[in-house]
Amino acid sequence: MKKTKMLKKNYEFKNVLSKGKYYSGFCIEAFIRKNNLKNENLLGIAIGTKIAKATKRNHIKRLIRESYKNIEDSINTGYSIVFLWKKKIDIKNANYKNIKKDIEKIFDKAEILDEE
RNA sequence: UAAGUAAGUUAAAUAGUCGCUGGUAAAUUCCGAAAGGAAUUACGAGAGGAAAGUCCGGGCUCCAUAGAGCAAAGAUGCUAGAUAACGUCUAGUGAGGGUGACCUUAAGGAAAGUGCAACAGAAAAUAACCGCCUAUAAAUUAGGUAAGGGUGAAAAGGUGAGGUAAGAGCUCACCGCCAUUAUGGUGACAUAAUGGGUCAGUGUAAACCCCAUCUGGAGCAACACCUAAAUGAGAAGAUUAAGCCUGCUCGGCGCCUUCUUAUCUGCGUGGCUUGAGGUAGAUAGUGAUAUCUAUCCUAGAUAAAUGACUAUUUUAAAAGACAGAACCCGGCUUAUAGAUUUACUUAUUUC
RNA sequence: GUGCUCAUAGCUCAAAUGGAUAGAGUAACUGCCUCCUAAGCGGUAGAUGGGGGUUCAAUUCCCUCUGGGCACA
Repeated sequence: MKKTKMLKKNYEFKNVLSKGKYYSGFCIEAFIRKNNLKNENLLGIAIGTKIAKATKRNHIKRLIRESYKNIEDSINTGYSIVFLWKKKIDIKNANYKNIKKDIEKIFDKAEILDEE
């Protein structure tokens, strides 16, 4: 298994957020952009401080990462992806199932999924 | 049984599958001359009572020399003790609250000095407006007085009796206040006795201030090391080889290479977890706590690790209360569902 | 991590050494004027961010909590 590589720098996030394409699910937004690395996907998760306090933000991050790992093998490589939480939606909706559905929807729309 | 008071405990558990962080391994594979590095496998670890707020105190590091004194600025402020230290804690004292168990309390000095006390009121600090009384007099003047009235948050000890022209600590009794002495206590202070009517300087220091005690500054993004690149400064060398000021020389700017040093940006490593440590017991102490003995090693990340799914049990509810370590400790403050233990108080009923 | 600063009417700003009833503009509602509207004139309405303390009295002084903003490394 590979590790999932994360976006780290501030300018990388800004790149993706400003130039990437926007997709939205029920409670998650995503920006997706093509990457220079051909064999790897980069994942970034950003959740604002105004949405919740640290424990709940960590919880949402973990849920997103977990559900991304389950899908990761079936995605075409060469993209960098940033997930955001929608501000208008309560934190109580943050289940594993909701997030998993959302991520599947988003990749469906973006047509990244490997058809094999 | 009901209503309370105080001090605590806990913060779901077990099994399986997938996955994460770092540690160990004379393990396996790959790279490397080596040191070592990477991957796999196995093993056993992996957030809190507040990790939070950043309100105090320390360790540690650097700057600095701060060894001593003065000034400034700031903090604290009943007593004794605990502690590395504290604005914390413990035990008490005084004051206040509660029927009570018990709770609250920044609680030195107002006779060192300064300031302030709006409005109302005669007067807000060396009191006299209306009154009362005496003499003169007749819508007044002079004197005595501080009972009564009124204002105010506060008006110069309170109540009663005597006394007086009217009154007044003017005198007396009781209460309060002040001083001295004695006794008890380490002490704050308490109790008792004696004396004091010059008891006529009211309040405010969380106003300035005085007194006593304490404080050098900055903070792990501190600080140390390594690598690469850029910029500035300095030195040396090379040679006029590109260029400008000029017709030439000197000189200046600038350029090339090397070295030193400084700054900034970015990467990595150390700092980084064995510590004023935890657990149990004994001893000393009312207690905070201290000493001794035994035993244990228990997160160390850096876009940041604890999650997801399934099953079972406990439960009123397992979709969870508040909530995520970031150098480390001691406290304080704030948030917090449910369960539960111990001691005590009051009321009612029954025996 | 450290330090500083602010919070007053729906909005923008005042006020003062602790002293009485906390003001102004604008917005809102309403009356007059007008055939109607605008403009103009008049009127109406506030938990000084929450809680506690000192004081006779607190927006002001002290403590604590909440929220916003700024700076440095």
